[in-house]
Amino acid sequence: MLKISKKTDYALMALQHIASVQFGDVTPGRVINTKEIAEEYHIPLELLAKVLQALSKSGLIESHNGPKGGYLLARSAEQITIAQILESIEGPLGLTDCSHEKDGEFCMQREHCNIRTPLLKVQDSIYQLLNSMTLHNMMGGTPLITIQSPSVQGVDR
Amino acid sequence: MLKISKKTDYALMALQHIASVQFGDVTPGRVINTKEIAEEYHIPLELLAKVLQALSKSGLIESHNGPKGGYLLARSAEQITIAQILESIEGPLGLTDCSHEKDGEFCMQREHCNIRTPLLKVQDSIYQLLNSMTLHNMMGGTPLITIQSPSVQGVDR
DNA sequence: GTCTACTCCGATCAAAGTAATCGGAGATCA
DNA sequence: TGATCTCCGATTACTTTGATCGGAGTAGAC
Repeated sequence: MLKISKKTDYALMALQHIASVQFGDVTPGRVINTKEIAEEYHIPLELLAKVLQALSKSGLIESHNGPKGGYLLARSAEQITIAQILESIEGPLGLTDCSHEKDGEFCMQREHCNIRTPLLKVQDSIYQLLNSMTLHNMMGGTPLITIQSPSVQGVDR
Repeated sequence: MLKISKKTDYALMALQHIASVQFGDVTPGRVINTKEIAEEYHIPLELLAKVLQALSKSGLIESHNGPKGGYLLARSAEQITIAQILESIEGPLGLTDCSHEKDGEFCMQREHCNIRTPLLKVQDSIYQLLNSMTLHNMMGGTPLITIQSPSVQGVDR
């Protein structure tokens, strides 16, 4: 399935919203609070709060306490990539467990494994894709983005 | 995380093994049974059986009953892509649930959703990547594959 | 200075998906 | 006919994810 979790969905929606308000034309620089986002997109408030906490902890957004408080992007929308958002919520991304094995851990199949190398290449390619797309790309107008279809070349093609 | 399940791991290993025996130099055309693969790669026998059943059901391999029975690729290794294998085991792949909504189903966030379009593009790109890599590419020699880094272009880049 | 509204954080519970197991039926070949 | 294999459905345990709760700390309003 390769699905991303709902939390990640919520994170993407929230960040997109924050970015579009913060850098929009109507009320630029306005601070956004959790409740506003939750109501706008029909997301459970408490769960969204946890998601925003995680984003804040990993430095993508900064929080402001007290009344009239809320969240702001910690850096510009151009400097926030989808890969960063994903990793903030779901941890290091990888198709396989063996792609981030620590010392001592060991995959039983490892020494006989015939698919590790090609999978790592695919994984790397997906990572580059996610890392080349920024929050800013996701915002605004209709054409949004154009993706060149990536290609994989076999040894004898 | 974007992880693939262990079942899919097993499927990839099994298919790679079958392909390399079936089209290898030592015993070309030999039929491979479940036990052989399970022992070779230390996979639980019963679980692997289920995986192979699924692959057989979706037409990637064909089964031969009785003694000396086992599995063979249903078509050549060049014609089996990673995307097909993944979908056989995990069902239709998609980053988001809303990418394969049936009639009647409905995502609460849908009409306010600001990330649907860009996510579908990313998803499409990943799909093309997985679909362009075949079982044959995964076999054999060391260089295996070369992946051109995919690029995403924003509206104003 | 107190009160209120908000973020922050840890702990917990329920639901869903995945991994693994079991038992038996049917097919093929010796 | 019997042994060996695939096939298939049902079931159990486990891990991850989704969602909820309660309380602590902080900044601004009065």
